[in-house]
Amino acid sequence: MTDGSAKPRRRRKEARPGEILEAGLAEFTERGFGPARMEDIARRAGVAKGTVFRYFPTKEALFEAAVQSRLAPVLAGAEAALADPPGTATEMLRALIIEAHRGVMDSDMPLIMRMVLTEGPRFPQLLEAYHRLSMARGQEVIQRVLARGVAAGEFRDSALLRAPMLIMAPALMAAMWRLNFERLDPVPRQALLEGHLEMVFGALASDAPRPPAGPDGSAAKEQDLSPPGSPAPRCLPPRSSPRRRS
Amino acid sequence: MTDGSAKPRRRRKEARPGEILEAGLAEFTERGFGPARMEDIARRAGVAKGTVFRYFPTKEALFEAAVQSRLAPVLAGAEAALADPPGTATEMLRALIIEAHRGVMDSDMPLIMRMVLTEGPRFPQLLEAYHRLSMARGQEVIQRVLARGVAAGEFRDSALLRAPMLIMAPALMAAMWRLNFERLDPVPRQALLEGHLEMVFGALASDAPRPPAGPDGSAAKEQDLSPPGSPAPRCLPPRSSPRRRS
DNA sequence: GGCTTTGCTGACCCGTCGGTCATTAATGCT
DNA sequence: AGCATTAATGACCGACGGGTCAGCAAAGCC
Repeated sequence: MTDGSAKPRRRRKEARPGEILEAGLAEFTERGFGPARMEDIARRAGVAKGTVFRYFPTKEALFEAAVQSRLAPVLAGAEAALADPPGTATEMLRALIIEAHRGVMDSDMPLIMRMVLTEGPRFPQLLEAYHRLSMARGQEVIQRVLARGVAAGEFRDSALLRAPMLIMAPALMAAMWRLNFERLDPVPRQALLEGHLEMVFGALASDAPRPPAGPDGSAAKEQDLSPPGSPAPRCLPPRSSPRRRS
Repeated sequence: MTDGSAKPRRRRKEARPGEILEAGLAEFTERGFGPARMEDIARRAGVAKGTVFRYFPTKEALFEAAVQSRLAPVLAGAEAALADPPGTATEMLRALIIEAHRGVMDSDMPLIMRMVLTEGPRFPQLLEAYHRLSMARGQEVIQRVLARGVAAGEFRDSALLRAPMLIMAPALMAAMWRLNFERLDPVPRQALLEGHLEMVFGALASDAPRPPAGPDGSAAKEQDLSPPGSPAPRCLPPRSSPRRRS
């Protein structure tokens, strides 16, 4: 090592932002927003601490940019899915579900999701972006397929049409479970996918029986989950003395 | 009010821990572990900062104790549910699901859940406790009911038997959705519950049709979600330089 | 009332970390 | 080469907050 090969101190204005974004995302997903340290992010990006602040004014800004950088591709994928491909609605829905399971098990999507849900209260606009790009998008795609299936007589009228999020629920659960309980209690991937398909198509099949009524003979519809006039009680009392939010 | 009602500085060794626990839980659920400040917790409990440390040695200890204090009652509820009540398996499962929705929409259970998932990596033993008391317990109850239904000929053999978490998934999704997206896009409570029941009983009904096969005629079973030999690739590279964990 | 015990207080200590800026040196221009 | 420009550096600053402790006063005892 005649020359200082360790720290050549290169100037690469173009490449920096991307590298820092990536390093930031890695630290944030590993530690969460609070515990992640700017200096670690800098080191991971192969850069000094001050350099990070040249490209992103604050830690918050870096966080939002990092998450957004992973949200953008989702939009592209969703757009593709929105274009109606050939095939029956049943085939499409089946493919959609299988694809969702693959995404949940093989990509870092759950990490992004957890981070957004975790830091949601602190970054409302990020929550909004995530909702728009992932959740609403997913619901829209599903709804489109369902409508098509109903029109074609493949699916019957079902409450699922009014709550498409139900169709995403098992994938979301798989994501959360994998992130938190995998080592205690592994996700039964095959059974999960099979059961997911059974549930969805069991509910949608035009020749399926209606779900059972309650013991009193009332349908689920009449179940009074929450009386219209009474909002759910607050879970915990509001703070007594308001303080500054950082 | 002859005595100094403003700051009497009472000594109440018995009542303190509970009050501090409650105050801590409130602050932690509102702000998360990191941002919550010990001094705020103390003020909320009507006590000086130092007093908190008399009962709990560290912030971490308080956090764990606070969450545990809410986990304990869950166990009691689960025990009750485990005792087989009368009625058909169908009725029981239906009641279980309706009860789950009520719990998710009306209690602070989702807040506890979010906190555990959020701080999971930092508090592995809390994750384990939550898994044991809530998730595993829920699965056990469901599995018991399913087994009973199968034995009675009410339910057919289904992949749900091998992935009972599927039956909890919609409630979990409702919880997360409500916590994060309620104001952007309210949870359709009625449709959610109805759809949930349709899905579950659609999959379990002994006279329901089998789910559709793929375009190539293969059943879901053959779908190769993840080749046995290849573990899912790491989502992000591990940290290069290990640092202390607080 | 006088003394002891001890629950309780809050000013203080100090490590940590987001953010700054004077300095350094790589690059571009002539 | 010499100069100007500016990306990059890392020592430094200041706020913040977890945790401490010497002292205070309420309860108990005589």
